[in-house]
Amino acid sequence: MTAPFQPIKKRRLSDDVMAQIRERIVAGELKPGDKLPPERELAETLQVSRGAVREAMRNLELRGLVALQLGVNGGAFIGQGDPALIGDSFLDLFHLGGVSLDDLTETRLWLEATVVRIACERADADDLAALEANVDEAERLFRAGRYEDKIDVHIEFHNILARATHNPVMAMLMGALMEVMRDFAHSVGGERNDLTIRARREFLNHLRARDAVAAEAAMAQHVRQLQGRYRQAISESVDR
Amino acid sequence: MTAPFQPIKKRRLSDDVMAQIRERIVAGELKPGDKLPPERELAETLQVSRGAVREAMRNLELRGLVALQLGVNGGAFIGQGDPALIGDSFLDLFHLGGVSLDDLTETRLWLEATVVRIACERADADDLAALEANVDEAERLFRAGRYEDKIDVHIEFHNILARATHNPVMAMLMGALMEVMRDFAHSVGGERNDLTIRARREFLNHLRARDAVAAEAAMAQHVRQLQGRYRQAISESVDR
DNA sequence: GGCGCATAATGGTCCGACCATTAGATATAT
DNA sequence: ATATATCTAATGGTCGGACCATTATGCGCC
Repeated sequence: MTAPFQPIKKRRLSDDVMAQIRERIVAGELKPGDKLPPERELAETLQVSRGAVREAMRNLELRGLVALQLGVNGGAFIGQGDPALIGDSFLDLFHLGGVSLDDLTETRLWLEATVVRIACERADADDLAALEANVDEAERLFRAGRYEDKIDVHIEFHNILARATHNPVMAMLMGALMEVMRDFAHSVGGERNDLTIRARREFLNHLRARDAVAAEAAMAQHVRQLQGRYRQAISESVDR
Repeated sequence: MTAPFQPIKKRRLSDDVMAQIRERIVAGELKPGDKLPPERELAETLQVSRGAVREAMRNLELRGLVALQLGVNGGAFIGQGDPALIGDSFLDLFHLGGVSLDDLTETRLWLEATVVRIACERADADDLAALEANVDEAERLFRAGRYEDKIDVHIEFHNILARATHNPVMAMLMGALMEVMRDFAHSVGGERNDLTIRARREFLNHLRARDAVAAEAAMAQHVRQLQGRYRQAISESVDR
């Protein structure tokens, strides 16, 4: 029940400073846009060196909690957070071998099914227009032979679709997964055909008709097809 | 087509150092467990001050890419990444007001539906045993009046269930969302009843019967019930 | 052999100085 | 009077060197 001997915690000073500022934010004392005292002043207040304060600031900046600005009237301002960090974390895990592409793709398919279903209910005219514009852009890049750029546009399609759920959290999750897919797709190279574009046109027809079942099936089939291509690329790179 | 005037990029040295090490990791030159040169040596090699190298190391450590160890034979070792960072990012966004509890709960319900469906297919005896043990533990804490500790056990139930999909990525996503729920639940305070426990017993019956539809419905109903309680807590805290 | 101490390598912290950037004040020119 | 250029000061960014804290290893003594 009791934990008799707690291992002595030897926090680093900078972690301590970071925690203090974090507490202020959580407690609501500091709100986005507020300005923190200058490093030199904070160092004196907290009785630590400026280096320790600076280290804390940089760490907070990395997490998107504060934004550091240079020059007079510069300083550390409470930020808005950065949704992209979630994708970065996944990318790191992927690169370090912590997650496999198969697991990633499976989860993505599950999420995508939900996204398609909800988007069928909630997508408005703006969403549909954005999706069509995206496919048009992809076709333009395809005709121009810019296959690498086409990848990013295709990735963005999924993000637009996720935003069509009008739920920012779902959009973030999908965005995070797609960051890994983007990285991988670029490492494999852009497809030199218009299969995706044709699949997208068909998918959009189903979406416009609010036919969730058909849209979901079309999307799943195409993603699985791509996965096959990726698996092949992986096995080839292993052979090397 | 062309971008005539690129805004001059003024990277910080530490960011540059961090990027270099990151590249090595992505390129596969550095693998988990490898040891990086000491700070002093790296500083000389890269022709920057030790402070800059240190800053980069701390940032990499924060992202779970390296682990810093003290003492002789210590140093910076390539790490495994840290799945908990995803949850931290969400928590930060939540605290900064970037995401609302409603959006979070909605996405969680969507994910949970998928999790339940897949868990019904894939959960093995170990998973079921872990889930039952979790509910037993919750009941024990409830009888002991330890309502705050009960929260964490209830949260863990969802994580165990997500792991029963046997897809680590889905488990990470659910874990990230549940971190925010945990934080919020603690700020509201532990429920002083056994509604959740009874709902869990019923849910487990459906799960054991592999009845995805019934299990999903039971889970959704209970989560929605909790959401009502949370909404009430929010409005009360606004009144204050 | 076993215990304890010294040693050295490494990250962690501190200090003080200076550089780079920037908004605003001031001076100068038109 | 307006516009332009310059100076000034505040702030983050970098540096070098010193010292502290931690820890595996080896050495010496028992």
